Amino acid sequence: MTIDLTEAPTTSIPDVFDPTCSSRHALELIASKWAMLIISALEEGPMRNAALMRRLGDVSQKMLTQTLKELERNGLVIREDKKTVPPHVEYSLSPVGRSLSETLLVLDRWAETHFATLDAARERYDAERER
Amino acid sequence: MTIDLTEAPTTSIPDVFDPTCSSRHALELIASKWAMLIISALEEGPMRNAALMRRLGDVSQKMLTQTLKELERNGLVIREDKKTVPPHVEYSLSPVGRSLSETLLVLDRWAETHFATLDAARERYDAERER
DNA sequence: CGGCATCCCCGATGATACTG
DNA sequence: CAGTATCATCGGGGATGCCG
Repeated sequence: MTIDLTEAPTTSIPDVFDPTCSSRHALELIASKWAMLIISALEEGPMRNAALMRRLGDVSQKMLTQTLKELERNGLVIREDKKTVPPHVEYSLSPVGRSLSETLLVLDRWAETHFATLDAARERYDAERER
Repeated sequence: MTIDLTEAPTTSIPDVFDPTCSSRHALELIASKWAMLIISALEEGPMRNAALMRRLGDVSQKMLTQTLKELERNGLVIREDKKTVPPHVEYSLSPVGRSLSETLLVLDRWAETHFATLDAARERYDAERER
């Protein structure tokens, strides 16, 4: 007999601050450079391997495949192999993935809005120390 | 003569997908296991080192200090050393940090809401392969 | 109490070349 | 075109001990 996490006891409220709660795992999945960007990219619509590489700009083939696989494993991304030759594989967001992408887009916009502030702060901080 | 990024040319729109845009840097700053949690934690109010350790549960002293320093460097976190003995150092969110924490809390809630779905997908995925 | 310094290890990430 | 395999590396991250 095994414990089915999908109907885990509600004895404790899901809490990302609880290291044993698998919501932490969900968070760490996102807390990866490429995962965030890939999901954001796929929000624009289904994409193929090559298209994703171009969109992300500087991801290696290896990391792209690896991250996509991990996202697919967790049900955030759907992989569709059209089984043609030459190969044609399309990646798209699952419903859960789409619910996540909305939040991530807010994050993207935050970064695009405030990066200058961060840059300035960093410069000030560094200048202050190296004296 | 150096280039001042704080008034960088507006020839291009800030784009997280542009590897050369420092908004990418901002994003990667967040894309770290502890940075996200620390900022979320500080949203609850100023905290001391020990309190943060307790709140996060399983962070090492080293990573906590290190991440806090990085966040301070980028102007997201404010470090106030009360210069007493024994030491009393308080960390709090800067205005920019607070603007970020709002988004991150949405992310936290997303994780706490959907982690079961991810768990289930992962289990299915793994079961399907090891046959 | 906070936190720096040091040692050390492993996994994340990348570059390159090869395959169906 | 998509993906795997292999090798090399670099830095994240933990453990420990010392300091103001």
